[in-house]
Amino acid sequence: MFKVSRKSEYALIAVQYLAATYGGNVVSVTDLAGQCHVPVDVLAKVLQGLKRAGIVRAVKGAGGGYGLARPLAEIRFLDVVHPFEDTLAVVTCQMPNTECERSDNCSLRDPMALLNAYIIRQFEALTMDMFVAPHQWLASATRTGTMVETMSLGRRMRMPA
Amino acid sequence: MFKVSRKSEYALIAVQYLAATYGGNVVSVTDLAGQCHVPVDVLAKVLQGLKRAGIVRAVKGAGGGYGLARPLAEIRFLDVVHPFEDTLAVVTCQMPNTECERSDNCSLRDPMALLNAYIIRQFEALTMDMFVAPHQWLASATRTGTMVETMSLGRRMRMPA
DNA sequence: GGATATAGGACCAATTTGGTCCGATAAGCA
DNA sequence: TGCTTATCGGACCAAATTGGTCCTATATCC
Ligand code: SF4
Ligand code: SF4
Repeated sequence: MFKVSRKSEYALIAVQYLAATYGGNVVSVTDLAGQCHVPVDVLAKVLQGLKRAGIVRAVKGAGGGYGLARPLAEIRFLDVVHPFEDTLAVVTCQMPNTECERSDNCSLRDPMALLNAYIIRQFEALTMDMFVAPHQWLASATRTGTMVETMSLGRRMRMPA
Repeated sequence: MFKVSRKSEYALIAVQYLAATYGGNVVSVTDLAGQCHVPVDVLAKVLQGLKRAGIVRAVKGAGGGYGLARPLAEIRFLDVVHPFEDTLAVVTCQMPNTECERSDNCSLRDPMALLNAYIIRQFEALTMDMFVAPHQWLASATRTGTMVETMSLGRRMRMPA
């Protein structure tokens, strides 16, 4: 497949729609599901995942709901996707607690590890503000013709513990 | 999942083991399967796929088998994996003939396209010689500490039509 | 003509995924 | 206190995908 799971997509969408709620009021799952056309029950699970990952905060009880826990620029693409991907390993031997019987005599393995690290690095460099409000940097990226390279820059940022 | 399919892994392994056979004699599926510990029937299918992609050549009849169609340096990582991945799109809207009902009003979409192109670009830049005989460049990559960046360089090469 | 080996489709079993449901907990409010 | 709202989190089910098997052509060599 080499595609991110559907829950991950929903998570990205959720963050997009929650963009306005940082520091402000929270929005209930039912409302959010209505806005972004995602099945409520699934979105509920997704938001629970994001909550556990510390990306959104949850307020229980009447008038409660979910809101972003920190500004978009401090939420990495990787963080949003990670809770819903059991593995981000390109090949099996890169998965935790997994050995393939060829591991000893396999020249592919080390380069694979690099490639894997590379993709993860990329996912870390991208922050959600690039996805939610991409218009500024996207324009310049397209203009230069080196769209891809520009994307890879992913400006440095500090992450909370 | 965000992992390459098992058939793709087998394809990579097959290329690794066929590395010696460019221009030389071919090897039968049964023999190859014995060497690299892959179920014969599956490997057969995988090699058929690689054949169709023009990566290996096939010789039918007695004494026949498979061999590489061109040198390792002219086989891109993408080419090996492509026949077995129905999609290399990170999100659904990047798949061919697929529209998501949010496409019109989705700020994620364009950045996603960039990310997607970026990964594919990467898969194109990597050639199989980097995986089969990685010792030279891997050493220097590790030494500099910027393993990832080095990986991304992926030297330029000319591809047959 | 017989042996060998690829070509390719049909088919099945196991896993993974996407999605549903229901009870428990916690907070607000009258 | 009791009612309502809304998150929490597990159990569960159905569909899709994947990994793997098998069986019948077809081509080539001896
Ligand atoms: S060790 Fe080699 S054959 Fe085994 S999973 Fe890793 S890359 Fe593939
Ligand atoms: S259009 Fe937006 S919501 Fe739809 S698949 Fe693409 S990125 Fe996801």
